[in-house]
Amino acid sequence: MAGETTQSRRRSPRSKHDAILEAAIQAFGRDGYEDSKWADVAKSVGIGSTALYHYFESKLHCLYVIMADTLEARLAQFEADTREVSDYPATLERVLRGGFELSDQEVLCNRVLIAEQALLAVHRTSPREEEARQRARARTRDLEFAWATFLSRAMEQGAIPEADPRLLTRAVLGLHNSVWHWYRTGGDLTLAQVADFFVARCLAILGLPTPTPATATSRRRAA
Amino acid sequence: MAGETTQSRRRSPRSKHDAILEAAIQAFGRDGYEDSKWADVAKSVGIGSTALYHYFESKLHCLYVIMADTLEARLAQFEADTREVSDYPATLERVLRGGFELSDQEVLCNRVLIAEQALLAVHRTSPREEEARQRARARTRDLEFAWATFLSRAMEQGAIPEADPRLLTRAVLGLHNSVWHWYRTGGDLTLAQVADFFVARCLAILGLPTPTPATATSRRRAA
DNA sequence: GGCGACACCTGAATCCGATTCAGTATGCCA
DNA sequence: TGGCATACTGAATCGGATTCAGGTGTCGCC
Repeated sequence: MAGETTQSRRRSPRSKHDAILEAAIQAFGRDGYEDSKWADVAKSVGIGSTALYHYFESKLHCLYVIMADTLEARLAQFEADTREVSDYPATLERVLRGGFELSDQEVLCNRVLIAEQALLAVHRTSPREEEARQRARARTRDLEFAWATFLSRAMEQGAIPEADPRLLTRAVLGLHNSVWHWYRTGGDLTLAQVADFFVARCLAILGLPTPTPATATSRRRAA
Repeated sequence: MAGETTQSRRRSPRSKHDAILEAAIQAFGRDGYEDSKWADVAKSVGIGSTALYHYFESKLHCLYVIMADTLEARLAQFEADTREVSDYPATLERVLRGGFELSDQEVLCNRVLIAEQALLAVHRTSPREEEARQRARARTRDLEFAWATFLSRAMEQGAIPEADPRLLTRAVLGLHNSVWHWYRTGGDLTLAQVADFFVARCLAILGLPTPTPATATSRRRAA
């Protein structure tokens, strides 16, 4: 997710950009944004703390980049999972399940995104900081819009009951995201168990019967 | 909610304790914890910033108190709403709806609670700070436990389908809480509209049909 | 085969909020 | 009337993030 995205290309090979991002994800994900020290991120990458400012305008800027990248990846995933739709219920289940098929790193990204989303609300004055914030906000909107559009279409087809698509989107994403508030890799629950449960409940929100209890189609990834 | 709770009794009449709490709720709710300046809270109460330390050990301590008080109120509300149960589905709806019948101040408390819950995770060294943190965590657990117990009982009675009560609790509370991430008083949606929608979806998660579309029983409060 | 630009990095300040310190008023009760 | 708790203050201090003023290596290009 964040860390191997778009801008990685055409960056000098010795650039620590992605290493910093990765270290920051670890730190923010482990201790929370507020409690992690920016200087520690530098240390764990092996540079002095002032060198961080060569890559990011500020600690906050780095956080915004992580969030924006994460959202970008989620959006791309959503679009990939909904490219061709024959069967709406099946596609919905696929998309929802896709939201849980994540590497440990991606789980951390989601935790950071969800835990610190409040920081996206306040306007910033520094340019790159504000730019990254806007990008993250735009992606949030894009993702919500994509969901709402998709759900609208499903309603038109009669695949799910009529409802306000915006609110329904918020409900589904709200439930889905709530997982990252408490889920920890290595806890007593596996991500697969959580996914089974929450996918079913997301479908329930949409007004769909809880489905296919047997074979869960698995795909992609491991980092 | 926080601000008029238990400890208000037996505090000197000229104490600014509750005024600080209230100002902090406004500030943290408006700008987020990180972006609000502790000194501004002092200003808006009309005292110097060092006077804050007469009442709270730190800014964080104050936040924890707000969270713990809020959780305490929610727990009390839950208990009140589930004291006698004749009809599980009706009681569930009542409880869920109760979670939305809040004053503006209480809405802010919930926003703060949800937005900053990540800060509850990290251990603190200062005593009163850690004490308040523990209190908040304990109340969180209490609330989850109360819900899980209640849902278990509902399952026993056959009122709702069998499922892991812990996970089901997390799903219901997760969806319910997600509202405070985006709801703003004075937005285009009224709290009543949001409540109608989200109560229905919470019930759907529980496996209950979406109910009583007509008269929503309203109760209590306005601050 | 030298030079200019730029990516990358550093140690020593600085800045800004939160917090501590050392002490002053005020009320209240014995 | 003096003792003691509560309520408060201005002047430090502290701890992170951030800025400053450079320094080194590498690459492209003449």
